[in-house]
Amino acid sequence: MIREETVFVVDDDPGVLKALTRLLRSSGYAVAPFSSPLAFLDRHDPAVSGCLVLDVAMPGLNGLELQQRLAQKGNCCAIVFISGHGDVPKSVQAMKAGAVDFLTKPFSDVELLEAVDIAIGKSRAARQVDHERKLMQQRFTSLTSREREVFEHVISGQLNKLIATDLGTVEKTVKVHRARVMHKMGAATFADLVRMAERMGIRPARPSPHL
Amino acid sequence: MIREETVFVVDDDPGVLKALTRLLRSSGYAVAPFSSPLAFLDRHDPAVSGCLVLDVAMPGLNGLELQQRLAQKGNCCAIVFISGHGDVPKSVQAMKAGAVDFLTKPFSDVELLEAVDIAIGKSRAARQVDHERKLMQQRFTSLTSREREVFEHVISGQLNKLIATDLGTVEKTVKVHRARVMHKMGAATFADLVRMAERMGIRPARPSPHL
DNA sequence: GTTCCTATTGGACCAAGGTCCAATTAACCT
DNA sequence: AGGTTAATTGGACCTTGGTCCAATAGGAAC
Repeated sequence: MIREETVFVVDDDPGVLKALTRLLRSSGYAVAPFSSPLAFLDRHDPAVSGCLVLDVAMPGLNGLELQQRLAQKGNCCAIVFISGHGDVPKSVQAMKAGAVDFLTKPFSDVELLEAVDIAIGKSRAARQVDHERKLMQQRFTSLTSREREVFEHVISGQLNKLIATDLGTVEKTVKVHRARVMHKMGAATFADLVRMAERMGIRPARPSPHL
Repeated sequence: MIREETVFVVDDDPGVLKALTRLLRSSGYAVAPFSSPLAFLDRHDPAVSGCLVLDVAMPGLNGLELQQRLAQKGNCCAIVFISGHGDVPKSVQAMKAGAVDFLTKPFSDVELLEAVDIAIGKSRAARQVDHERKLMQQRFTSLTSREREVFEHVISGQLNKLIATDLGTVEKTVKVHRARVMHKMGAATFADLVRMAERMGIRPARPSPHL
């Protein structure tokens, strides 16, 4: 069975790193091993999709710190932690920060593979959502400020005439802007435009009372 | 400072239970103490909003099992776990199941209060969303099957004429159903209807290619 | 200065949505 | 059998949205 996503493995213990790499490769994953957190940070390409198997205790930068660094960089790579000495506060911190799992040695091959499988799935889903959101926001920034104003009024369901008075102009002008918004956003229908706004987190100019 | 939400505390150690109750009360929370998980399950009213402070190790039903029970009952009460002997697998399981925090003794008053504060916040937000979703779904069930069909086509942005041919009827009929859907759902505008569908997780009959 | 972009508006016109009144048919419950 | 609800359709009518063509005005860039 062949999969496309890459599993990044970071562990300072060469033996463990090798063993993990072999296990994951034999399960059909593409694996990129790193012997130190800094090496990973240096050479990691955020564009490549995948998940991260990460040792907690490492010299230099520990696993939790690396997790924070990645979060700051907006890299929402799903992480599976592995650790030698279980430490509850560390595990809780990791999970609160969004880790997929936190395994303590000794763990079975199956445990790791299941965790990696879930991580890959989450990573893929997150990447998909992220990609769509970025695409929409890119289109949104191509709107002029006036078009953005019209946009926010339009998705609140107001009639063109009302939008016009709100913006101090006439219905005809609103129609033109509205058409341009639809075109620039790539929305085939009004319903699509509303859904795009929802996913971008754009609030209607006049929120409805019941929502 | 007075707050409205109740903090449910479950701990089999009378001393700890008393101390926690006093601490939380002095911080302005209404507190409902329980000396056993079963007592909590018996007398807990899901309608009362609040969060749960829960000891992990207890006779009869342990904290994690209680968490599972509550999840099955759809009670999404936010949970803060406290435990004597840190156990990484347990803490990870608890966090994966949605716990807000997992504190190990000894913890400071501040730590607990901060965790409870976050839990209360999450509980309130979840309750709000839940309430709106239930209200909408209740309205949705009041629709006839035909109206539901029309609903799913309408929110995909299709023209009434196309919906009619899809459903094997005429435009006029669709208009009538459409108007009834708007009325029954309490949607003031079409945009509201689309947002309602999004939040209820109702997929359009014809998904748009870019969304 | 000329050009490009943005915002604005007018007019004409068609298609589509929404509403009011009215009516028929079938299924289901009492 | 009689009443209720759901589903269906017709017609008339008005409002709105969308589009095409055309034009003006201000600001920024070259």
